[in-house]
Parts: sequence; structure tokens; C-alpha cells
Amino acid sequence: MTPSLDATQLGAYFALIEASSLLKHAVEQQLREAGDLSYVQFQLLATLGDAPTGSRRMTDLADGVVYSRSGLTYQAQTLEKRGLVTRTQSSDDERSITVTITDEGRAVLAKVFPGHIAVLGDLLFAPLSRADIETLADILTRTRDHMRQTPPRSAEPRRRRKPTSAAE
Amino acid sequence: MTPSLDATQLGAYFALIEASSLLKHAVEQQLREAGDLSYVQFQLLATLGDAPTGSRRMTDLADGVVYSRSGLTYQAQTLEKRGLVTRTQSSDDERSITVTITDEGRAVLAKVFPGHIAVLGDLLFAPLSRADIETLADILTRTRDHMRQTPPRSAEPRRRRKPTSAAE
DNA sequence: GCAATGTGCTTCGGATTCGAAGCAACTGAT
DNA sequence: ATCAGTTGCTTCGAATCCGAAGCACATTGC
Repeated sequence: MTPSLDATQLGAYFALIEASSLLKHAVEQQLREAGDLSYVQFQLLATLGDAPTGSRRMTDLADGVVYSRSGLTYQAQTLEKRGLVTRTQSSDDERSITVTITDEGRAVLAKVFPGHIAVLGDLLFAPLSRADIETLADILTRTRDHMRQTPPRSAEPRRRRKPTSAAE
Repeated sequence: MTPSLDATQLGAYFALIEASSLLKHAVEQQLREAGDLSYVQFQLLATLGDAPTGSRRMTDLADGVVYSRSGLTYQAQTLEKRGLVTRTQSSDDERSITVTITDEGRAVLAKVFPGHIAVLGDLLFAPLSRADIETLADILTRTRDHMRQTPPRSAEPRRRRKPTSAAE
């Protein structure tokens, strides 16, 4: 039996993808104008700014914003050149790099934040009631957590044992 | 007073971005393995396949998947090279290009679909109840429609006129 | 008509991406 | 200690992406 989706599921899926794309796109414009930041750069700064120490390991940052390691290396270099973050060797693990947001980084963050909030309010939240937002947060948080837990290793078709043929 | 977001709004926003990123990422892997398609390419084929005539104008296609025109030109060429779509001049408007999905395109679509559905079921819908999905579809559809209507022209900083009292 | 604008698509150049491969530092078993 | 396997990050090359500029057809106003 082919597990086909019904209309509602399809609708939820498309709406999710479309809504996030449209939102991301709009936010990107605002961030570019307000502080010359790409969306990822903003996410990185925001993540760091939110951390108690203002710093995180490269790998954790990459996982946090769902980005490739090599891509993060590139962005970290870019942000470092602009003086928005610093990169230092970790003391306990020689190969680990700790990225830390600078005061200037926080300044840029503070500069773009109001506009960012405004876009969210105008586009994402405008047509929603308080209850809607709570519901949305609840539902999405559940799937997000589920996806985070689920086999991070791509769509590795759970090939249990099947030693005989193995093909591939 | 800076229009700050409360915890719930922040949670909804982050969950939305994270969930869509994780889902997109997972789906991309599956599409790549199953039919060597990128996410956009799949979206384009799916959009065309869904159209009554199996064809659309370039511009409409771009708007539909939230993509730049130049980016779409690139993808359309790629898909055409692989024989999954054809591009023909429109008869009534000489400069308009009509993109049409081919039988082969539909075949690829059919080939990747089951796996696609499976990923959605495992990741997105697994932790949700039927009611959750309906609610999610309803809420996201509303914001999506709102965003579609709202000034497509970027984040044109609504240069109000210098409200005397400021402070929103 | 015909110039002035507008619209649809492509080209161009530069910026980002990612995966694969490479390095260096850790870990654990021998 | 030493070798094999892991883990953290970077480099490399190739694919994608976008905005600005360009080109050709369309539409409007005169």
C-alpha cells in the first residue's frame, strides 16, 4: 500500500514550506538593509547572543542552525573579518574552535532586531490570534523535537540485517 | 517601547524555521538518492504535474516556489537538459516561455514520490494527531495567504512621516 | 505611427553552498 | 606506547543562487 497523503496533510506540508520560504525571504531583505546580514549570519549571531557565555563550538553552531560544517567555516570567517565574532582554540580540546560574539556583534544584533520583530509581526503573526500562536508553537515544537531526535544520519533506509544479498 | 516578542511567539518562530529547515534537509537527501533531484527541482516538477495542462509560465513558476527569476532560468535549463520539461514560446505573448513537464518528468516524479511521502510521514506527521495536522494546515494557510497578499515588493521601509511622539 | 514604459526572460559576475577529502587532535584497545 | 577508528575543522572543487544589467516584445499615450 502506497502511503498516500490526504488533502489536509498535503495542505499542511505545502503551507509549511511556503510560509517558511516567504517569511525567510522577507526577513532576509530586512536584515540585509538594516545590518547587511544574511539570514544565516543573523541566526548565528542570535544563537551566540542567546548563549550564557556568548560562545559556542563550531559543530554545535552548525547543528543548531542546520548548516553544513564547511558552510559554517565560511560564515565564521566572514563574521570574524567583520569583527562580529572571535574564534579561539578551546583549551581542553585542541582541535575544537570556540566562536564568541563581540560587543560589535551584539551591537549589530541590537540594530537589526527591532526591524526583525516588526517583520515577524506584520507577516507571520498579523493574521493569527494569541491562541493560534500558542497552538502553532506547541505543534511545531513537537515535530521539531521529533526530527532532532530521529536518526540525524540522513535518510539511511534502516537496513536492519539482511546479510544475504546486501546489493548496494 | 520596543515591540518585543514574548516567549510563545519566539518559540513559534524558531520552531517554524527549525522544523522547515530540518524537514527540507531530510527531504533533500531522499530526493537526491531516489531521483537525483534538488528540492527546487522537485517543487517545480510537482507544481507542473499538478497543473491541469502540465505547464506554466516561467514567472508564475518562480513566484510559486518563491525563487528568483534568474535562478529559475538556471533550473529550467537544467531540467530541460535532462528531458524532464520542455520550454516553448507562448503564442499570444512572444517573450513569454511556457514550461511543460514531459512524460519522463512525470516518471521521475512518480519514482520519488513514495519515498517523499514516507519521509513526511516519519518526520513531520509522526508526532502529530489528525486534529493537529488540520489545525496546523489551517493556521499556516492563513499566514501564507496573508504573506502572499502583503506587498510582495520587499521590505520597503514604510517611511511613515516622523510620528511626533515616536514610541510606537 | 512612435517614443516612453512596462514586462518576461536571460546573461553576467560574484557570493554562497555543500560534500568529499585532508589534517590534526582525541579515544580506546592492545 | 602504539595503531585503528573518531571527531572537529578546514580546504577544495563544482554546483547553485541572487541581483543588476541587458535584450526583445508589448502596451500606452501622444
